[in-house]
This record gives sequence, C-alpha cells and structure tokens, in this order.
Amino acid sequence: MTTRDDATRGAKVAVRDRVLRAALAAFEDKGPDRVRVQDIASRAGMSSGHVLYYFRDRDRILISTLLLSEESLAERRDRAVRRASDAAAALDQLTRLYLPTGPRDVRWALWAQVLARPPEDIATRDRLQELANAWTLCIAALLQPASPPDGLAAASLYCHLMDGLAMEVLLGASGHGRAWAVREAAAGLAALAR
Amino acid sequence: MTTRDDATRGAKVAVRDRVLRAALAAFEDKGPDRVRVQDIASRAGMSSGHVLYYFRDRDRILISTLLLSEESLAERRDRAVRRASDAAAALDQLTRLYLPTGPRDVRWALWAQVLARPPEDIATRDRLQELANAWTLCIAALLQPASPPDGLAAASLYCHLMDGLAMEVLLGASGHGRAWAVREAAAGLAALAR
DNA sequence: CGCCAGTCTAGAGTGTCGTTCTAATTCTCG
DNA sequence: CGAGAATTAGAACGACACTCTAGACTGGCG
Repeated sequence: MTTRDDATRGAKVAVRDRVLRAALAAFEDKGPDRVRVQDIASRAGMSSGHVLYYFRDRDRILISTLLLSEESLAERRDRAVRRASDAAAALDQLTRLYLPTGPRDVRWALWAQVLARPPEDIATRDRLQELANAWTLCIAALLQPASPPDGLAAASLYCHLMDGLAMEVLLGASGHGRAWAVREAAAGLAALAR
Repeated sequence: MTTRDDATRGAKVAVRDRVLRAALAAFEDKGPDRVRVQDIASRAGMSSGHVLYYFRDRDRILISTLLLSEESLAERRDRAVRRASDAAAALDQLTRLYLPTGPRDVRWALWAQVLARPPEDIATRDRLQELANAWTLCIAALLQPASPPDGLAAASLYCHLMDGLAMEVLLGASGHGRAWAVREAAAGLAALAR
C-alpha cells in the first residue's frame, strides 16, 4: 500500500534516475566537460528545462552522477573483497577498481569537475568526502591483521597515493597511463604496508 | 643593440606578463573558476579582446598562469633546499611549500582547472608533467643518501601522495585542511623513506 | 619628409550555453 | 467532477568566450 506521497516520490526518483543514467552515458562518450544539459535531456527524452526542474543546476547533475557512479563501484568493491582468496589478492583487486581506466575515466573525470568547482555547502562536500572514507575503511580492514599497528593510517595514505596517481593519469601525459599507475600503486602498497 | 624583432618580442613578453600578473591577482581573490576574461582585462588595463589577442583562449591563460606560479614556487623550493641545515629539514620545508595553503590555494585551484579540461595537445600536457617531475627529482636527491636503494621511486610515491592530499584539501571537507595534510604527509614520508 | 605594411588596440558583434519564465497539461484528492 | 498542485515543453533571458572590424600607431624606405 502506497500513499500519494510515496507514489510521487517514487516517480520522482525514477525520473531522476533516468536523467542520471542518460548523463552517465553522455559523459562516457564525450567527457563531462563537453556534455551540455541539452545533450543529457535529449538522451533522457525530455526537455532541458525539465532536467533542471529536477536538478537545480548543471553542477548538481555532475555531483549526483558521481554519487551514482561511486555507489555502483562500491558494490563491485564489496563483492570483490568477499570473493578474494586472501587479503593480498583483495588489495590488488581494489587497487585496480579504484584507479582510473585511462585519461577518459568517467568517475575520475567527474571528480576533477567537482574539484574544479567544489560545492558551496559543507554538507555536500562532507558527503563526497565520505565516499573516499569508505574506501579507506575497506582497505584498512584488509591491512589491519598483517600490518603495522595502525592499519587505518596506512590505508589512508594508500588511498591518497592512489588519488595522486589517478590525477596524473587524468592529465594524460605520455607514459603515465593506467599501467604505470598500477605499477606505482603496487610499489606504494609494498612500502606502506610494511 | 636590439633589432626591431627583438624589441617587439620583448614588448610582447612584457604585455603577456602584465596579463598573467593581473590574472594571478584576480584568481587570488575570486578563485580561477569565477574570474572572467573581462576581469583580467580590467585589472591589466586593457580590453578583453586584446587579452585574447595574446592568449588565444581562456584556457591558455589558466595554463600560463599555472606555469608562472609553478616557476616562482620552484625558485622558492630551490632556495629552501640550499638554506636547509639537513635533508630532513629540507624535506619538511618542501612539503610545506608543496601542499596547498588551504582550499583556496591558487596554484592547486589552477591544477584542478587544468585537470578538469586537460589541454588537447600532448606537448602541453607533457610540459605540465615536467613541473611535477622537477619536484620528484628534488626530493629524490634529498632521499637518496639516507634511504632505500631507489630514492627516485620513493620520491615519486611521496609526491603523488601529496597530490592526493592536496586534492582532498581542495575539496574542503571539514577537518581536512592544510594542517591535516601536513600531518598525513609527515606520516607518509616516515613510511616511504624507510 | 611622407607613405606603406605590419602590428596593436578597443569595442561591437555573434553564438553557445545555463538558467528562468510562462503557459499548458496532467495528476491527486476531496 | 473541479480546484489546486505537480509536471512538462519550449521560449526568453543573460552571461560569457570568442571573433570581427576599423582605426591608431610604428618603423622602415623611397
């Protein structure tokens, strides 16, 4: 049994979701900075005005898409951890999931957009921060048993190291693609989890 | 004795420089994303059309300003190294110079802008990459004597760790300001240079 | 000296967006 | 059903980067 509020809220969520999926698809083939609100609207089969009726402005679409993208990646992360044979294998998988697939990686491109113009309200910034924290906690759990006294500190350092590597991949300089980042990360993990 | 070409070239450089200084000043009080070409032009005492006669587009102003800003920071870096009493003190100084002063740090804000829309041509991207490499080399030289076989690898990891920390400071989440980043960096250095 | 070619400069013009407004349609509930 | 609220499309608006145009300046050469 659903009340009116529940029903309309459900519909709203569905429309929002349709927009976000359209946005994600658009970002994948053009890069977030080249995608216009109109592009997203067309893909979602609605007018640009309507898109902005649901998301107050373009930036909110970016942030919401990032949130969606992180959410689905988090699921893959948790599944990978569960399936991994041992901690080392899990860490390897997580590293590969976390690092960008290349200079055009949508998730990282969205992070770059957000960092270029961070949200005004602290609440949203803190919420984005939480996304990073979740990875740190997950990695800390894997590091804890075998490692230095404070696995959390090491995990935090490792995550930030990967952030730095990701940014460099995003820049797209020659010789600094995903493969390079994976190698650097492996070296970093070895040094930090000692 | 200067030929006509030398003279005009010198004048060109002077005008470009005036624009870049105006841009830097503007970025400092509004953040690069909020500064319009017109703002820069006003500060430099010229028309916006004229600014774009020297820099083909807005992005080139951002990149050139970043280059200028990195250049002056590199000088401070080299001076700090020369003046430091020992390697540990030098590393501490370098870390403080490298990390952002806060969420509004102009240099890092410019990096964020560039990463959000990386230059089309590989040459420019490689040139930006070189800026990072210079820091790595500088740190490697300080790490080399006292450290693991490969100081360069450790230096690279440390730089990327700081990049990641910087990005998080830029995001501006609560509790993740400069002081936090400096602490994390210190912990990271201890772990990496072991 | 006086013209010519090239460069510099301001400012108006143009096109592309994000965003807001308006008016119409559809839904919800009494 | 009918009032009012929510939804929708599309036109209108404003801001901005970038381009164009026309005039001013400069330095060389007859």
